[in-house]
Amino acid sequence: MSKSLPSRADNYSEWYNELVKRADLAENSAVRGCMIIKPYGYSIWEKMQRALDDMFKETGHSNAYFPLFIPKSFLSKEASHVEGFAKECAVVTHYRLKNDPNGGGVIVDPDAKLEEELIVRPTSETVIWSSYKNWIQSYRDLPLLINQWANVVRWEMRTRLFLRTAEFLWQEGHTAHATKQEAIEETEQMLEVYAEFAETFMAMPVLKGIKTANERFAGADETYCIEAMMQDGKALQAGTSHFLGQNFAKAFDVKFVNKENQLDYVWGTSWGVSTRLVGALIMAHSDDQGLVLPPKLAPIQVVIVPIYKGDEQLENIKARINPLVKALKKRGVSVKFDFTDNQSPGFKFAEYELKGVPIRLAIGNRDMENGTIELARRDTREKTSMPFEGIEDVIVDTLEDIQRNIYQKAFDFRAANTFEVNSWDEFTAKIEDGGFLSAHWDGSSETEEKIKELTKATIRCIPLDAKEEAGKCILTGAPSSRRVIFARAY
RNA sequence: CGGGGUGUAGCGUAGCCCGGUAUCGCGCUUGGUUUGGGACCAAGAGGUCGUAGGUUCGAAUCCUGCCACCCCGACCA
Repeated sequence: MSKSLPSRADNYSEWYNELVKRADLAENSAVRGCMIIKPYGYSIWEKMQRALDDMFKETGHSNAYFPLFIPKSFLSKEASHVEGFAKECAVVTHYRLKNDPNGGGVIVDPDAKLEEELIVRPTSETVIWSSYKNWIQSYRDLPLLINQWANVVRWEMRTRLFLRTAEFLWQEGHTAHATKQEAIEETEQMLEVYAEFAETFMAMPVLKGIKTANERFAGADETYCIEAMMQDGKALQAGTSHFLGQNFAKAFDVKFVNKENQLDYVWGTSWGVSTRLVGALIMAHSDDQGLVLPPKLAPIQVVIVPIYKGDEQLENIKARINPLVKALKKRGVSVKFDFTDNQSPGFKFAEYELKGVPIRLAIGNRDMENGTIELARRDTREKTSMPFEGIEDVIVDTLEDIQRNIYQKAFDFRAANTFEVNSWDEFTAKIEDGGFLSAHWDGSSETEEKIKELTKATIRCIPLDAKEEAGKCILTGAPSSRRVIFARAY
């Protein structure tokens, strides 16, 4: 194994794949397309979960759990929903194995065929709405605000660790409301929650917008999304929030009596983010030395590496460092004091850089004599010798500064790679370099398809803050009233 | 599903054309010396050469089937 990563400039996707493996985040499993999330990778996901879960609770949602299996008949109740997912479903057909009479292990017992096949959930709208039918009778039962943390399976042709896997972990919120207005507000609120999470915790600026009809969730009336820009200029959909209208209520016959004693279908939303966010996090900030993690999501925020000769020096260093570790933990900073002697300090430096630990402190005999400590920050890779006295405050401030700095860096990168284009020539030339292209579009699915076919660029979203502006579609020249964002996407 | 490629120790590989029981590096174990940017020395352990069959005195090597994976395309909320 060579010591350094492939560089982003040489081969971005190889850099990504290698980084995921080397940083010990995840690996491929024996099952095609399914990944094993290793402890370090999982701890990042856990940090994400905790922050998101708090935000969901804060906005009034409760967690629940629905089954992994969906009766086949459920899936077909909402026509466009089944159409959207049918091609990528894993199906359970039998419930028993038996010994192979010809030897050679076990075989599926043909006598154990299920009456009705079960689909491994690709998303849970259908099971959940079939329960909501029983849960909702009156406007007093509404709104119903449920979230679940679960795994889902979508049999993708081509997979990549975290970004697109056949099985992935996610949360899916499913809410029911008495009015259309309230459901739309919920959809928008959750988009806002996602955007805030992405920007404050992941330090990743996102574009909020609405999907075109082509890109809309199967079964939704409107799909809202947050789109982020990766360092290669490609777009990544980081989260979606769907206004389901009354589609699932009608498909599953979920009615309620309103205040005026009239029977009506409820209005629904669903919204989700997945382990894909871990992939987004990696691609948004990391560099050729390895991961760069935002302090708010880093499993280890500070690592302390002692440099010593002999037990006596180590004991002296421990005596100085242990109180610092204690004090930092008390302030909510996660610290690792790595005094193992299996590896040289140089090895540890490289290792913790690869793993994206935001701050590294090094302390050796020289520092012990001078009353100093060396602080290295991962984002800028700057090393500074500092007085040991007062280092605790410096660390806390620096963590905040790193969080700010990597957000700003990502923000500036996106700004530098977002362009307004006004002609087809300009569009086709510019799209080759990646980035977001803000351009006019005539609003038709045919044009959108055509552009995708010609350039591989898709409409990522119609930004929520898009200004009214008269213009001409870059492909057809037909009139348009606002710009949309095009990009090549993951 | 089309086109191309690859399967050899935990990982990365040499050997294959031209058949003689497998090379090197990393990692691992033990001991010692080291430690301010991926330490060094010594001694070790570790292999159904993807799989099934065929050719042969003899197969990692040649032939055939199968399987898996990777890349390109198709596909992808």
